[in-house]
Amino acid sequence: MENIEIARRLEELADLLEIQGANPFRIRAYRNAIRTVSGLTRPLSEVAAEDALTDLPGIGKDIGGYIGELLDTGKLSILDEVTAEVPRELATLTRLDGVGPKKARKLWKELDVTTPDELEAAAKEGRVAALSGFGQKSVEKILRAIEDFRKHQGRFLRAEAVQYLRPLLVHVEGVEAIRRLEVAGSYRRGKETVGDIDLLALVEGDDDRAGVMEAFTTFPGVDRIEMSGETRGSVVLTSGLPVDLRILGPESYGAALHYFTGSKEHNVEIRKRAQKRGLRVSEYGVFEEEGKGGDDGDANSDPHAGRRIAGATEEEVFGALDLPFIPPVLRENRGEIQAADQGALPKLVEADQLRGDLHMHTTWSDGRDSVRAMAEACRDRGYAYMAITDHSQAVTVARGLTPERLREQWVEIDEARDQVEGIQILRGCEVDILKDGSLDLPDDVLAELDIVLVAVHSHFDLDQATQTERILTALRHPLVDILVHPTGRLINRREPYALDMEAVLQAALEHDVAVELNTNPRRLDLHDRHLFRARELGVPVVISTDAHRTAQLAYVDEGIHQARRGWLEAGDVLNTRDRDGMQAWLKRREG
DNA sequence: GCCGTTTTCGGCCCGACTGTTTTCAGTCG
Repeated sequence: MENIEIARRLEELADLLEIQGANPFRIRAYRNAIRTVSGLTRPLSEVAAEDALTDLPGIGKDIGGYIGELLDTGKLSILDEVTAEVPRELATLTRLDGVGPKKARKLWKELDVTTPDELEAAAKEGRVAALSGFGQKSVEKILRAIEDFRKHQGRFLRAEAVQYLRPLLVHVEGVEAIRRLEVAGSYRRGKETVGDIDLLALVEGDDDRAGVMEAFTTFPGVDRIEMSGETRGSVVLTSGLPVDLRILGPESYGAALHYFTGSKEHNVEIRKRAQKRGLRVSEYGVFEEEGKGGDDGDANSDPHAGRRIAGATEEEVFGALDLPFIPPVLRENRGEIQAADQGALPKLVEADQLRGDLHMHTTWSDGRDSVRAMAEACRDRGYAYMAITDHSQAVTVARGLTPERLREQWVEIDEARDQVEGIQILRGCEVDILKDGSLDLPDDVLAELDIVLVAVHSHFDLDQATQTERILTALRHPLVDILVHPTGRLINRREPYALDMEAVLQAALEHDVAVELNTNPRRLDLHDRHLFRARELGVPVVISTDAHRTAQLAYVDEGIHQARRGWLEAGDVLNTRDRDGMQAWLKRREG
C-alpha cells in the first residue's frame, strides 16, 4: 500500500474520531502522524521492513501498529470499529465550508443528516435553522457551501489563477496607502494548483486601513464578500477564486509574509522550534515570552505581549530561530527546517541554468510550428541544444510518424541544421510504449535516432502490476533515454495511471534512463514528491516543455517551480549540462 | 496518541472573524 493511501485512511480515522468527540490532543497526534506520512519520500513498506516506523516523528506504538496493519492486510480494524458508530460520509460533510466536526456531529445526531444532499434538503425545510447554534445566516452559508462543493471540487491551476487575480491586484494597488502588496500562500510556494489566493498589504499606521479594505471588497470582479474586518477580509471572485487580504504594518510584514506563505505544516514546525527557545511566533512577529506560567493567562491572549525580536522581514524571522532563509518552494515540512539548521539546504536549480529542451512537437505530428521555427525559437532562448520529438505511429490521432515518415523528417532536420546556426538539433522521437511494453518503432530505426523518449498514451486503465511491468519492460530496452510524463496525469482532469513509481524509479536507476519533468501546466509530471525521490535515488531528471508550438517553450518558466519544490539542484537535472556533457550522457552505453 | 538537553507526567501552534450568544464556541487558515 502506497504512503498516500495510508495517509488517507489515517485521515479518515482522525476525521471520524473528531466527530465522535475524541480527546482533541489525540486527534492532533493523528494529524501529526499524517503529516509525517504524507511528507515522507521513502515508501513506508521499506521503513516497516527495517522495523523503524516508530523512529518517525509523531509515530508511536499505536499508530505504528496501524500502519503495519495497513501494510500487511490492507485493512484497519480500528477504522472499521469507528465507522460502525459514526457514518463515514460525515467526514465529507466537514469538507463543506463552515462545517466542522462539531456541527457535523450535531446535524447527524439531531437531524440524522450525513450527506450534502440530505443537508441541503434539511436546510431548505427549515430544520437546520431550528437547531441551537445555527441561525438563518448559517443556513445561507451552508447552502452556498454545498453549491460550491458540487461545482468546484478541483483547485485552480496556478497559471489560471494568476489571470483572474491580475485585475484585482491592479485595482488594490491603486490605493495610495499601500506600500507593498504581495501574493503569499501556495501561490508563492510555487504549487501547481492553488485553492485560494492570500494577499498581504503593507500599510503604515492605522489611518487608511479601512480604505484599503474598502477598495478590496468593492472591486467589480467580486462576486460576494465572505468577511470584512479591520485587518482581514475575504471575498470570492466571479471566477470562483477565493481571495483573502491581510493588512499589516511594517514591523510585522515579514512575519506575516512568512506566516501566510505557509505551508501550515511548515508553520507548525517553526512554532514548535520557537517554543523550545522560549519564543512565540505569530503573524505579528517573533516575541520573547515573559513571566511564563506566572501570569493569569491574559498575557498569552494578547498577540503583542512580550518583547518583539523580529518581524519586519522573513530573514529576521528565520534569523531569530537561528535559521538561514528558507526558500518558499521548500516550506512543506519535508525536512527543510532540519536541512536549514544543518546548513544543508539545496542550491535549487534555476530556469536560466537549463541548456536545452529535449521534448517538443512540430507540424510532422500534432505540433503547430515547423522544425525550423522551433529551432529558431530554441536558439533565441539561448539553448545550446534541443530535440525534435514527434509522436510515433501508434498515436494516430496525433498523426504519429511511421519509420518512413520519420526518415523524411530527418531530411528536414538536416536542412534546419544548416539554416539555424548556434544550436544543436537532435533528432528524436516520442516513441509509444505499446500495451505489452514493447516499443512502437523497430530497433534499427531507434538506433538511428540521437535521443529516444518513451511514453504511455493508451491503455490507461491497466491494473497497477500490469501497468508497472509494461513500463519496466520499456525501460529495459537498451536504446531508451528518457521516460516522459511518467504518471500520465492531467491536473483536475485525469488521475495518474496505476503505477508503482518506486519500482519505476528503481528501474530507471538500474537501466540508466532519465525521467522527465514535463512542464506543461496541465501535466507537471513528474510531480514534486517523485522528483524528490528521484533525486534521493540519483535518477537523472530532464526538464522539458513538450511544446506543441513555439510559444509553449515558455512553459519552462512556470514548470521550474515544480523542480525546485522537488529540491532539485542543477546537478540533478540532465539538461543543465553543456553540449559536450549532454553528448557524453547520450553516448553513455557505448564503450 | 506522542513526546522529553528543564519533564516518563503534563503538556501539546496561534490568532481573526462570524454568528448566535448575553461572554463565547466553532471554524478557518
